[in-house]
Amino acid sequence: MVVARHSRQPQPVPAEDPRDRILTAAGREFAEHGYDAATVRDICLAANVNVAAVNYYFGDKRRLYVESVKHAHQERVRQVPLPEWEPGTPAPRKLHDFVANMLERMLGFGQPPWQVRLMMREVLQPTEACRELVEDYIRPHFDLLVSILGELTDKRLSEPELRRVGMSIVGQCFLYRAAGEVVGMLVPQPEIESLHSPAALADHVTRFTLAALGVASPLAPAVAVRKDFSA
Amino acid sequence: MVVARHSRQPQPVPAEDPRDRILTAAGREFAEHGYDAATVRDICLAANVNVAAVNYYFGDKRRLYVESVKHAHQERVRQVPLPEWEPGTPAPRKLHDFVANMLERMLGFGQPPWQVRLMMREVLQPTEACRELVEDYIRPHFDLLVSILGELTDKRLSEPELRRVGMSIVGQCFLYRAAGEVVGMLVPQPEIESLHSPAALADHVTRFTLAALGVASPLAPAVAVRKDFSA
DNA sequence: ACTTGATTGAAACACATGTTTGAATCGTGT
DNA sequence: ACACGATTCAAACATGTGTTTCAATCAAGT
Repeated sequence: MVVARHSRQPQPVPAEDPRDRILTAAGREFAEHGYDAATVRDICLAANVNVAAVNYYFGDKRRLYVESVKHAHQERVRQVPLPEWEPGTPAPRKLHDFVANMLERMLGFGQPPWQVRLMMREVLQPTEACRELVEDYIRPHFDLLVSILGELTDKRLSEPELRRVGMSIVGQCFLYRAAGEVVGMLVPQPEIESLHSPAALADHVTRFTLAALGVASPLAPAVAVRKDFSA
Repeated sequence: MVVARHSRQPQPVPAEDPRDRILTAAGREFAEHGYDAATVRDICLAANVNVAAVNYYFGDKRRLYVESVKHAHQERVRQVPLPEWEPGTPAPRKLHDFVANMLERMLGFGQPPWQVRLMMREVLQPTEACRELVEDYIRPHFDLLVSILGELTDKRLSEPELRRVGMSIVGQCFLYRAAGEVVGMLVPQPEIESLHSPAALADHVTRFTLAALGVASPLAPAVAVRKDFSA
């Protein structure tokens, strides 16, 4: 579509040196519209900079994109550090904190910040910037999750199995981030606000996982099972 | 990027009447490259049709896109009907079949067909074609899943809770479809082939869910719980 | 003040792309 | 054979976009 691109009003980036202005303006535009649909002109307009500047500082659009992704996720790493716990914190508590943290990062505060949206694009449709993103940002988080699960199950599951369970957890959260609009169509609005808020979801995902692992009681204990084991 | 778009070799669509040729060629191109990056010239080249034909039959690119999405998912609905079971099939079996079916549809046969990729784009970044897609294709599947879960838990969970559990199931599958490349970076290759194949995943997701609901035994029964209840 | 290198600015360039045009061609009914 | 509407075609058009150019400007360093 070559049409009305001009209704957009990219909000200008304030001060700092031009290179950084371009970087954050580019991040915002790429996050919002994707690589192809974002235009160098809009980026420069938002950065309050001449079009030639992107060539001067970055060479071309492609390299600007890669740099802006790096810049964004470095920013993000600084903003949201890995959660830490004092020794002795029970593993289920750690899991809940981790899930809540991840959901807050993915969905939190109304609209998630543009950095997250930009990273999400890389996850959904990886480019050359993806590998670095995974190694620096995603893998540490995932490793932490796996270690929590290891602690939780206390050697009773193999590392590969723990990873698979980790994926089950991430997947549950990821759906709401990536397919949020469709979820909103499938679930009545009031239900979204009560049962699918970040906090409520964190409770649900944690509970679901703990129950599946056998660390907490099941969501809907089967009558037969109850009869077998309880008074 | 305005560069080397010409290395692409869109495979030509054979016979039928021109309108259908354009429709499927467009579906393929849109699925592969997305709306913006797909060009009507490439589409027409693949459809073996003059560029003016898209204007003649569809008006413009936008309307062609919408029609191609509809066409694709109608095709898909015809190809992969909802699973059905004869009365008396146990609910856990139904759940497993459903999950296996969904995963097969999402991941199956090496590369999933372009129809699925096109629909996935709508889910991740909805356009006007999305609502129809949800109502005609996604909601029936989701409703079926919820009804299986209802049967499985036998009135012990509310409808909203069932929907939330349904999302947990879909999310687990969805992750592999939407973020497959990142999953591949986080998990060693041989592990992917053994533990994350569609079939193995179907087993895992079903087991995980049944355990969480309390219909099957937990993945890693806690020692304390085992001591309390078993011999 | 002068020089020099870095940076900025307005304009131009090259070309890809959605769209339109108007003539040529085809198919069909008379 | 003719006519007429539907369809196809090559070419052109208008515009958006990444990139380049080159002169103007700025900021030290001497």
